[in-house]
Amino acid sequence: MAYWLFKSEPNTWSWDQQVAKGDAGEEWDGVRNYQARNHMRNMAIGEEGFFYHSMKEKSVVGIVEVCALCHPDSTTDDPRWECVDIKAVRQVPNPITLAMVKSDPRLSEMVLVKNSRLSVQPVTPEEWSIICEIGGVV
DNA sequence: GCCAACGTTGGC
DNA sequence: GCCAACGTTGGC
Repeated sequence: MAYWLFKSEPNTWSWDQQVAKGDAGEEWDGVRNYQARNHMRNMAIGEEGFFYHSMKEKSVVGIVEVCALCHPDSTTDDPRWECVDIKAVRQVPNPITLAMVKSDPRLSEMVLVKNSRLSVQPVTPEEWSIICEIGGVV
């Protein structure tokens, strides 16, 4: 079971909007980056990911679950771009800020730190449990 | 608002 | 196939 991180600019697509979609979920469309797309191709139904707000907030605010496998991105005719669907699972009680991630030496190897521009990232099981712990996720 | 880092594009 | 130019992202 792999873990992931989905990054979004809240002005474009926010956690609240994701929650409003409920269990039906929503396409994680608009990704135009091969690395990010390849990560989505590797996702399985039921795998979990963090939902990260970039720009002003810079925090992990929620947890999502993959609810549809990789399929063509409906927002483009370009066959290169595909995406999964994700649904909100739960809010993180105490959002984990980027500053908190950077200040924890155990998280210094996170893709979020190393390659902040990648919009869909893998998260290791160790990183997952550390962030859940800091965030108050039981 | 600025700028560094990165990915993509296109000319050669 | 290389590399310079450009556009975009996102932290500060």
